[in-house]
Amino acid sequence: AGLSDRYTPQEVEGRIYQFWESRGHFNAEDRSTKPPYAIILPPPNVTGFLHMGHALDHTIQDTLIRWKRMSGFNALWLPGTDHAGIATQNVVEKELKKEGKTRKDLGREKFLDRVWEWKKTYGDRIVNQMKRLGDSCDWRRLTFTLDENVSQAVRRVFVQLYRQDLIYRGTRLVNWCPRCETAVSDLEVEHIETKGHLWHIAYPVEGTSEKLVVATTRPETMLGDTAVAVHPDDERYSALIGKNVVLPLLNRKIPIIGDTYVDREFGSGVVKITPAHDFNDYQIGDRHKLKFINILTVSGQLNDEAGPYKGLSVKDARAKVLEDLKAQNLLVKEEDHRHAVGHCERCNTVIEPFLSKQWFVKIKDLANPAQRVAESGTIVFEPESWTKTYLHWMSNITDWCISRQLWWGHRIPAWHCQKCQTVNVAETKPENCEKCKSSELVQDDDVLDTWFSSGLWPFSTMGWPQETETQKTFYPTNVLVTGHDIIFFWVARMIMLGLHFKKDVPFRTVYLHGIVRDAQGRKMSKSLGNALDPVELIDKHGADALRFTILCQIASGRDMKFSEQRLEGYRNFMNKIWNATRFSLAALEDFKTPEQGTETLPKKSELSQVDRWITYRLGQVERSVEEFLEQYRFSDAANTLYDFVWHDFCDWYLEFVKPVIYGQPSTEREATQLVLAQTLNRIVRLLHPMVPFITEEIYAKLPIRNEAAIVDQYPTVLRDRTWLSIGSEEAAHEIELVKEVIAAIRNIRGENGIKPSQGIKVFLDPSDGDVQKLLGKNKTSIMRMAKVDECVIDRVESLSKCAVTPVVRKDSRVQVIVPLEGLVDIEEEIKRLGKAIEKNQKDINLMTQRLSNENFVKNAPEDIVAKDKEVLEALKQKNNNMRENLARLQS
RNA sequence: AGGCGCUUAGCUCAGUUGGUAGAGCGCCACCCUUACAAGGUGGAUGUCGUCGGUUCGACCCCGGCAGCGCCUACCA
Repeated sequence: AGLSDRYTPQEVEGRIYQFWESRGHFNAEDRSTKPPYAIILPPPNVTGFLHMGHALDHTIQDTLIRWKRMSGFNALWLPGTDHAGIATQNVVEKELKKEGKTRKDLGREKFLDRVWEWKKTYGDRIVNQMKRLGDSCDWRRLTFTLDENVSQAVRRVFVQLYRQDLIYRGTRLVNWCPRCETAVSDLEVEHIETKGHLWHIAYPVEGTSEKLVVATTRPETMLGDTAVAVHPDDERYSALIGKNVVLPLLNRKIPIIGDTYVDREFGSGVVKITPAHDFNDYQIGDRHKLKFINILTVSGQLNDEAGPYKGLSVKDARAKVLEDLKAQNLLVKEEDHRHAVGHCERCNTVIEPFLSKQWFVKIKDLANPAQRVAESGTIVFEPESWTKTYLHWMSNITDWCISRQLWWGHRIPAWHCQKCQTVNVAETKPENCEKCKSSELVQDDDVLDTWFSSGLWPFSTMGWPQETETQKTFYPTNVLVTGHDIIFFWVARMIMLGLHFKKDVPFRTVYLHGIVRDAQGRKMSKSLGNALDPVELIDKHGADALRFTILCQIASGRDMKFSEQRLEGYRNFMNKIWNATRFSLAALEDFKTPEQGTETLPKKSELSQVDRWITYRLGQVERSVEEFLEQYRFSDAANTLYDFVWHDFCDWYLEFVKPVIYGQPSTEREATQLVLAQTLNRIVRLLHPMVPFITEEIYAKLPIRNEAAIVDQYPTVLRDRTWLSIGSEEAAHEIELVKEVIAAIRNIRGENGIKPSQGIKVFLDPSDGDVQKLLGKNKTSIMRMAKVDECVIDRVESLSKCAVTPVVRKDSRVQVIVPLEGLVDIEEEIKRLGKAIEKNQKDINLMTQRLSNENFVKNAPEDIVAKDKEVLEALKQKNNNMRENLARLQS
């Protein structure tokens, strides 16, 4: 029908996507008689670009959504994009830096204009890239995390949590990025194993000549020391508790305290305590009511408290401190030391524990219910092993620092009274201070952690805090698909906040996938230069090939290695589908579209065994695919279809059918045409959720079809039972026998080096009349597919100088006999037979050994023993045949 | 330090109630056969990480060890 012999996705994909979109096929309805199915898209960063991680994430979701849509669900895939606070701010700051400016040069307002400008420029890009992948989102509902309705939800949540005493403000030690000049959460700190040093410093004990030696990896922090600690039971030092040491360099008197936190075995057993710059020391400082001396500025320089070191960077201060200590002979020892140093996840700057006033979510009360839903199975993790990780984190969770000293994000809805310092928390700016009624109110400068708004995503995108039909219909959603790297950042917080504000889980299943790595297993990164661009791959090979490659390679939750070579393999599969269609359409040129469409059955009497075989196989495939998809076993589903289409449908069915198609018109031919058309129709539908573009393109050309593949029904054994009823297991066995006969002839040809151009004569010696009839019916196919010139189906007496391969299947047996006289060197055939006998003998030995084991016969289940006996008999018979023939060849 | 995962063909991985080890890609040989050379046919390839246990029987179940990876973590 004028199709090109190569599938060219470039000509197809844009058009098809527009077709779907313009027909509204992606849209889900708030009110529908269909059962709901919903997935919330993890919103990509609006300034980012589509990467392989998205390709993986989205392919899974789109496959699920399309599958459910075709299965009769009111399927909603709700898309959105994320403002990604710190990440985006950093990108724009980098941009400014090129102009030699900082965000401070512009000021808050101007800087935010710049970010919005950036968002406008790059915002649509990610959406367009998603469309290139084929994402069938309901774009009418596209939401940005800074949209007004989301902001409203954010403010409502903040205020309510505050009123419920679940949000508080306090001065705490937090992780501070001196470059971003903001607090970050524990999760945003990346611990990198670093080669450092452990310096041993002597602190003179006041009024004695004694010195206590402390060890530290960060000597500059000594400027903020407010105590040294020893273990209270440590005989070496316990007497000193209560006395003071003189802090070198600053000559400050600080107490010696006892605390069981100290490990007597480590170093000298004495620890310097810097409550304002170390998380452990902070706790000790708290316990012992020590002074908290902050020695750093927000940008990580030393401040007034550092005396002579004021103004130095941490790095410079460290060097200077060490130099000065050395000069005073107080640096006792310096040793190499490997330890994990916290780095800012966004800009890789070393994180400093820093004392500052921040907003926190009191997390325990939120975490408990979130823990219970995972324990009870209300939320199921897939793979299941993540449940444990999640629960472990939940039970060790600490309060969440939600304020960021950034400009890009949701401004904290708190107003500080300039007169009485009261903090007024409200959804909108209050007129007057709630305490002193002053109107001098200034909004808090900070913005919220990006993940705060992300945590509300499942319901904020559905119109919350308003009551909406969307929520009634689609909340809780069915499945969340995301990478396991954000299980704590995002998944956990959605569960906590969803339970708290919606009184129900946000989703029932969490499907966690790994990350996409390069062919060598390295993480893809811009700096390594090994990052593949999915859009480029789509340009080159098509979205379907990319999607199918991903689906085939998903190994339950594990990282995946991706290579373009592999992709080309699956692109070839797309081409295979295309060409099978091309052939089929040509074969169906004179086919009359039946009125009952997919329900039209052929007359049983006109059906060939091949037709009943392929339909039987189709039924098996439909069953497997459904099971696999239900279990999120995407690679099994994809591979099942790959095998069926390529190996059953293309390699065998289409070849079997050719003689019929090319033959004279007949009712049998019509029946075969119907089966061909019906099978192709189902293949297209089965594949559609995975490879939507090519299947939609093909669908439009099918003689049997409905409106569009995307909204047609997904075939399952239940829904498709009428059609599948013509399949037959009996026929399947017969065809398998014929296939084996053909394979046997091909093997003889191949192994003996008989060229394809060389015609041969074949005798098929059947064990009984049924087999003879069966072979007769398939004679044309056998001759075609094995390249046989002459085929005799009959008893054969003389077997001299012949290659003989016995084919045994159930009760049916066929001797495949190829006379070799004058064709080949008999030696070759002797070699081939020898090889076959050897293999067969090995199997016989194994089986004999097992069956002669009394214990096996006694203990193994009867059916296993019986089956093995059968197998052994068949093997032996085959062996005899082959040996006889070998003897004849050698005589 | 704790937790989790992995180790099967050259590479990537299947192998779900324990019953003669599989696929794709790659490789070798032969073929431009009228859907497809992005194709067809045939072929080669494994002490299933290691040691032990359970069992008639172990890639599969149990334990030890080794190697790799990931996550969590306050040892100065």
